[in-house]
Amino acid sequence: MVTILVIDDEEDIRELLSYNLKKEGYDVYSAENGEKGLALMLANKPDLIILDVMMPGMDGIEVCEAIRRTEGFQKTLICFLTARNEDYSQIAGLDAGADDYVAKPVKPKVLISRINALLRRKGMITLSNDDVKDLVINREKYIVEKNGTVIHFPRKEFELLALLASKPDYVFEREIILDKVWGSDIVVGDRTIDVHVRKLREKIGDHYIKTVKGIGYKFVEISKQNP
Amino acid sequence: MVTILVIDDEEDIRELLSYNLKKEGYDVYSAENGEKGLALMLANKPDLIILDVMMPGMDGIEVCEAIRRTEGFQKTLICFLTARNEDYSQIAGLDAGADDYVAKPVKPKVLISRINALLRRKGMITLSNDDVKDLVINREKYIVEKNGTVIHFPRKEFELLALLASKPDYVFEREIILDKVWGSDIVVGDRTIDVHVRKLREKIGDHYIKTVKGIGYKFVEISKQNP
DNA sequence: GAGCGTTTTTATTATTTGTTCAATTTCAAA
DNA sequence: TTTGAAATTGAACAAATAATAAAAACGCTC
Repeated sequence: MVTILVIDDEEDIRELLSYNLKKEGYDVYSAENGEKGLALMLANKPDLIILDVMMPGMDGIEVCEAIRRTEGFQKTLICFLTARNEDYSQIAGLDAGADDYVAKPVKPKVLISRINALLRRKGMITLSNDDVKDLVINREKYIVEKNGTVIHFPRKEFELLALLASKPDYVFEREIILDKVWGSDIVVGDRTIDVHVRKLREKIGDHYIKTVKGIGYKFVEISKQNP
Repeated sequence: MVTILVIDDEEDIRELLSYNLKKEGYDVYSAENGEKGLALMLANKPDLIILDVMMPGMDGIEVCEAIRRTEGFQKTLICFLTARNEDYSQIAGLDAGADDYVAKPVKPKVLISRINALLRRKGMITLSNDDVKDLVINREKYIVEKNGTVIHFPRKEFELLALLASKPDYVFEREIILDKVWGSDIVVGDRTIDVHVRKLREKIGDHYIKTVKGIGYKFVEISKQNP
């Protein structure tokens, strides 16, 4: 489960983002001002916070600083929402605390891909199917969630899954897999990869990992599969 | 499907390139500045980005650096558009991130052949018919798309197709084919090639691969065929 | 050093891929 | 137009590769 908190004073925006983020499979909370936002943050420990810069009361910068001062949230992802006319360089300067920003008016698709990119940078790979985050790989927490339930993966299996999922649709050759997961110097039998792949498939289902005979394996998103 | 993003502040250029690239069968998006371009990039994951160097706001270099800093786009192909009077060496120095550049004023035909060359370097061979990319061979994903649908090819067939398609109209002698696809040391019967050619024809249609009796085979683009 | 979870190996089976063979057809040179 | 080398084709066969299950080896922690 990936949780996102939206803090914006405009109800329209909150609605728009909330609707679209939920449709993308995220768990969304929203607040209309900084105080309420901070309270919700403490209560729900979001993975990412979307924060409007221009707000009455505490503005986005202040909220951002408050977040960064809060124990346990120094590294929580923050994405600013900025008005179009604000200077790019000025925003860049404010980056002290934020991880990214998106200019208003916000296009949901743009925001979502930015968010996915941010999460990925943090080691979270999320794959959605319909309106559910079907699979969430969280490198920081070393956890894989499938439809909300946590599945335990031993190290090698986790690394293999994370590698394949890091580039959906791309074929990883067996040699490359060995190199990245096992290390170039380690020598293991050729069946070792297969066995690990089987264990992954047992746990997350057969659909995701596809064999490319003679080459290697690739990870495919369910929604993109053609039968 | 091969996707290209054009980032240029001049509307005329965007129109010109967009029109010509679409006619060539590419899927094209365009933006008038760096910010919008980056947003479109995140949303559409282009295979290649055409980037004007001289732009108000973020210039091409900055955009290029931003692209390279973005997770998942470190290896996306970038082609610069440079003003004629800009110093070659200066541009070359800036090459930090770009894969190629084309001098303005841009001649669509020149640009397109440069782009095809770039894509090819990445293992993507695209053949167009009318204004559709009829056949796309993607080595990274190990797939062949025919009119948008993916066809599966086993290793030898894939290699053979990729070889023939790599030089349309060029006749590959049987000996050369054996050498490149099977390896110089491997010895296989003479009929083996024929059988593989037959399988290719079964899958992509008879038109593409033409027999040159006594010599070998060649790949011809449909649009160039005379009936 | 016993016990447990993890990782690797081994052996077997299943599946896919690649090759050969032989009958038939095509094609270009005579 | 004939003719024979060359190519096509379908089917049978062989080889390569992967899936699977079960067991052995490893490396922790207690």
